[in-house]
Order: sequence, then structure tokens, then C-alpha cells
Amino acid sequence: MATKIILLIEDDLDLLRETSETLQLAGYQVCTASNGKEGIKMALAHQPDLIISGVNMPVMDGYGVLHLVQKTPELANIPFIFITSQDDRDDIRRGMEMGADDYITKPFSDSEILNSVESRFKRLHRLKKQAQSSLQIDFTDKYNREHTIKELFKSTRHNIYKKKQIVFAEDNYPQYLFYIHKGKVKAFKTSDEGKELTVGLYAEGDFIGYTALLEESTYRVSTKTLESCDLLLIPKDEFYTLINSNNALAMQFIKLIAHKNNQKADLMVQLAYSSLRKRVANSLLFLKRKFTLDTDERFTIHLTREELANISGTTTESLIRTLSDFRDEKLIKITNREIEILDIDSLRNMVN
Amino acid sequence: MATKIILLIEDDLDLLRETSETLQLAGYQVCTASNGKEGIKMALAHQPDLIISGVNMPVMDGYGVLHLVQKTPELANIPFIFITSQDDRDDIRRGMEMGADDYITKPFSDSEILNSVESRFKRLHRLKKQAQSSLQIDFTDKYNREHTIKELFKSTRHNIYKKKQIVFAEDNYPQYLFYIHKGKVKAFKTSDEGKELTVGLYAEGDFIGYTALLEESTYRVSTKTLESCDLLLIPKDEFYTLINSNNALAMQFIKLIAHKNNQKADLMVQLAYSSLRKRVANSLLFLKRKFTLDTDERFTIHLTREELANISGTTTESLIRTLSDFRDEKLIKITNREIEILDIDSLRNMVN
DNA sequence: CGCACAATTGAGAGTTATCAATTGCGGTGG
DNA sequence: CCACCGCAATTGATAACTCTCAATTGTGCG
Repeated sequence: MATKIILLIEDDLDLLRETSETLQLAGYQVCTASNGKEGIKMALAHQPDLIISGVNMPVMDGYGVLHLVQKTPELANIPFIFITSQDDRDDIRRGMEMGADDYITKPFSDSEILNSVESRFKRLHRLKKQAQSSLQIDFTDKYNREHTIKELFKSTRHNIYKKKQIVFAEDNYPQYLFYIHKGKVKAFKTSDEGKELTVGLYAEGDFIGYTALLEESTYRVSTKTLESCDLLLIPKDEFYTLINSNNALAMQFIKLIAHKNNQKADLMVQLAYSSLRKRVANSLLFLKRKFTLDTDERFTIHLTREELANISGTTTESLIRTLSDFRDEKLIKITNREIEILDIDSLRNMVN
Repeated sequence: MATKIILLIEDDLDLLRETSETLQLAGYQVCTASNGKEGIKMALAHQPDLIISGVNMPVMDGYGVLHLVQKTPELANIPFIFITSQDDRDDIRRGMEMGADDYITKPFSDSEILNSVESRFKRLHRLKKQAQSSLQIDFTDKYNREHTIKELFKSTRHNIYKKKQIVFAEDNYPQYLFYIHKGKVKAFKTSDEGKELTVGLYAEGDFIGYTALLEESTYRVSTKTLESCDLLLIPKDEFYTLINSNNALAMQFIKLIAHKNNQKADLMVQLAYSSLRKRVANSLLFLKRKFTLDTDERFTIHLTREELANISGTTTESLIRTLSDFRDEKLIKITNREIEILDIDSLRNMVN
């Protein structure tokens, strides 16, 4: 394997020199910069395999560097480690949220930094090996998918999200691939008049955020949890490593995205030409299909009327009227705020 | 390279034996079947690299075999050669339309069949080599794309399509990747009430039909030419060979499909919540963006009002009223049946 | 118990579809 | 070259549908 190049950005020149020597002794090729702006230049010139950067620096701070790196296609996939002061808890959280892969707190020993660097490289190497190996990549159903994912990302970070929390927002740069371990998530867009349309629903076993990663652009939709969720955050460099080393896995994602594409085309036709009744009926059926697990029995929908309206592409009031009609026709039952489908066949006939 | 396995299906037992011997002498491993049904069984059992089949056979004819092969995911990528009688011009055309890769007319010499077989293998081999080699795969703009494509598919078949001709229809199995060398094509879906919605527009330099190929399923939209077109037909086995041997190329298609996905999400919001005026304005702008080549000057739209209505997701009458409004407001000029955009900025402001 | 917010209902306005009738255009045959 | 046919485009009148705004009712929670 070729010698790894590490870019080290830090304004404390003593620390910079020391750390650089440590890394060089460990066999890495090191290039250095003493401020963020210079760092970016070096990164573009040397295409390092890893960037380690301090946070508080003159001219451009660590966040600025991370932000720029992530916005530059040629640099976006390079793992990024922050050096922070011990007490800056906020710094750490902010850095991780922005997509840094790891952080080291000052002061640190030689072994600490080498550990961090090596574990980063090892992790990518392991993923690559595993993906290239005979590991069965099997996405055919939720159980196999779950198994594959668990196998690949044993030690990856879980994040718990509260209800109605934004997972990622439109126009931001993607840092992670998300895997829904538990919970439900919706993707939505907002029209110029401020109305929301739900353009996708995701449940346990689904991935989210891969379109932006595959397109190598910003998110084009926002996503928000519908209930409290447990998501797996897979750093984007790991995702790219996997995709590039395992063709079968890449094909799985292609299929997912192609399938979503077709679903959207169907919805477009519905939105353009179907009556409100049909659209609402379709939304109910879609929700059942999407969120019914094995417990088919007594499936109820517990979303606000506003959420439902956003899925159907209408206003809350119109949705409510339609639901009332359905209730009077004995197609659904509404108890408190929950909706239960009584006559699924009639609903199906309606949309055809 | 491992020995290639060829499956030979033919009910004329003498011909079967003779041809089999020829192929074996040429170093291929051959398995045989004397009717279509048996042929399919053999194909599933042996996973051949090539299938050669007669057309007129008892139990199941050649078309049936081809059809089944194409519907079976494990077999769908295997090149398929027909053996036809000299005089069956119709057979040949029908076979090629169904996606056969080549045909041989009876009676044929040893060299004829060996030529056909070898050229098939050679072609795939060449594509693979070329794709893996340093050939610059560059899709960034139309000119580079055109160049890349021409380089890869020097001797591929062109097809001329007349205006309003169907290129492929929903629910059929894909046989080709299409590349638009000249002309404009639309993709559309039909609602249950029979109304058409245009879900995609394609012009020179675009690919069509790749979603179904990538998803390994049937087409989920139909496509039709908007004017006379010159399309390049790239057989699906060649497409798969390319995709699998060149990761950069695969990524290009992923980007295309991811991008289309985002476009569709935007359109969904428009269809759900925007007024007719906005939708029509957007359609006009979209058409300009999509179909304006270098000749930006005096760009006119020459589509029927019905086509335009299908793009905007409305009825012909409503579209016409909106266009009349735009005309009265001096936003567009309508001469005969052509539309020219006069005030593009006002249109842009309208949709925002 | 009452507050805050979600759900529902009502009345009326606005937008778009529908159906029917008319006009305009391009090509064709005399 | 012109009348005419067929189809596309346009216009008109009306109906249907959905949205908007305002008011009221219901529900969960502190």
C-alpha cells in the first residue's frame, strides 16, 4: 500500500512540529499548515488521505476548513479529525455534527494521536476488505438487510432522535448515510407558499440520505422524524469506501434509487390528475403498506391531520372532510385521533 | 479465461448435432436442447454465456424462449442468437425487436456460426477492456459524452424513429439502452382516467431507458418521440458489461438517476400546490432550458397544445387559456402554433 | 379546571375541469 | 389555384372541486 499522506493544520507551531514528527516516525507522509486558509491550499495540492485540524486558528478556523473541505468535491471524502481543547464540549459536538470523523483533546500523547489515525485507516481498510470479501450482501428483505448492516457497521454510532426532529435539512451537505434501526421518518419539501409536501416515507430497515451522497451534491429534501427514532450514522467516507469496493452493494443502492424514481413518477400522475378522494385513499393505503410490519392486525395510523394532508398534497381541512366521508361510508374508523382501515378493498378499488 | 458455455436449442436433430460439434471443435463447451422448454431448463442449470436458438420448434418456439430468458433475472443478460430460415424476414425483425443480439440464416456454414459467436464474445470483451482501460469516461457535458459514447459504440446500430413513435412502452422488459443522437423524446405515464402526464423530456445527448435496466425490472414509463429521431440502441448485455467493469461509468448513471429523482420531487411539489399559471410558466421555462441548444436566439416551442398540457399537468383548454393570458401580458408571442418566450424574467419571477 | 393546540364544521370564494360550439390552419384533390 | 376536409386551437358557459378564512368543538396535559 502506498504511504498515506496526512495533512496537519494547527496554529500552535510547537504542537504542529511535535505531532508532525510523531506521525512521520510512524511512517506517514505529513504536510503541514499553520492556518485554515493555507490548509485548504495544501489539501488541494497534496490530496491527503486524512486531515487533522485544530479548531481555534487565525484567518480561518477548523470549522471553516471542515466546511470548505466538505464543499469541495475532490476533498469531500477525506476523513477529518479535530484537535480540540479538553474543555470545549460544545466544540466537539459541533464538530461531530458537521461531519468530523473523530476528535482528539489537547493535550494528547503520541499514542493517542497515532491510535486515532490508525483506527481511522484500519476501519476503512476493514470495511473495504469485508465488502470485497465473500460477505453476503443481501438486501432482499429487511431481515437480511439488517444482518448485513449490523455485520458491516458493528461499532458505528447510534443516534437517538426525538419526535419531529430534523435529521437533515435541504441544501446542506451530506455527512452521513442514515440507517433506520427503529422509528419512522418522512422526507418533505416546502413550496414557495410555505406548504409542505411529504415526498417520501421511511421505516425500520430503510436507508435515508443516500441520494445526496450518490449525486455528490447537497440534500434536495429535508427529513424529519415522525416518532422517536434510533438511527445508525454511517460516515460518508465509509459509505463511499463500501460502494466503491463492492459492486453488488452499489447495485443495491442503484436499485433503491431507481425504484424511488418510479414511485415518484406514479405520485406525480396522482397529484396531477386524481381527485382528492383518490389521493387520500392512496395515502392511507401507502401508509399501511409502508408501516405495517408483521403485526398486520389492527393497524392504525396515528399521524396529525396536517401530516396526512401533506402526504396527500392537500390542506388540513380538505383532508378532514375526505376522512369524514370515508368514515360515513364505513371505509375507515376514527377513534380519538387514530385511523383504522376497515374496508381495504373498497379503498383499493377507488384508486384504480 | 474460463471455457465459454454455449446453449444450443434446435429441433432439427441433425443440425443440432452438427452445430454442436462445430462449436465444440472451436473450444466451446456446448449443452443442447431440442425444444424451448427443455432449453430453459438447461439454461437455468448451466448458466451459459451465450444462447443460440431456432425459431420454429415444438412445445415452445424461439420467441417463447427469448421472452422467458428476458424475464428471468438470472438469464436476462445472456446474449441471444436466433437461427432463422432464409426467407423469414418477419421472423428476423420480430426477433431483433424482442432483443435478440444477432441472427443466423439457415443453411449456414461452420464459419458463419463461429463468426457470429466469436464476434459476440469479442465485442463484449472489447467493451470490457475499453471500459477498464484508461478511456476517458467523461459525461460532464454533451460534447464529451458524445465522444465517449461514439468511442465505445462505434459499430452499434442506429435506428431512425418517426415523429410520435413509441420507443418503449410501460410494463415491457428492457432490451436496450437508448442514446439520443438526434431528436427529442418524452417519457409519460397515463392515469386511470386516460390522461397523460409527461414525466420526463430528453434531447440530444441524453440516455433513456436506463432506469429499468438499472432496476432490473420492466419499464415503468412509456416513451415516445416528439419529432423524428436518430437513436443509438445499445444492447443490454453491453450496457451491463460496461457498468460492471467501469465504476466511474456506473457512478455517472447513478448521478443521472439521482438527479432525475430530485427533479421529480420538485415537480411533485409544483403539481400539488402551485397554481396553473405557475405550472405552465414552469413548463415553458423547463422546455427552454431543456431544448435550447447553442442557438439561444429566437427559441420557439413547437408542440401541440395537448403535449404542453400534458407537461403542465392540466387539460388542453386550461392550458390554452393560460397561454392566452401570457400572450395578453406580453410574456410570450404566439405565431401560428409556435410559442416564443418574450419576457423570460417575468416568467421566472412567477414560479419563485 | 382550564389552557393550548388539534380537529372539525360552515360558508363562500376561487380555480380549474368539462362539454359544446366555433374558428383557424395545412394539406389534398379537383 | 381554390374549395374542402380533418384536425388542432380557441372560446364560452357552466359545473365541480378544492381552498380559504373564520368559528366551534374536542382532547390531552399540567
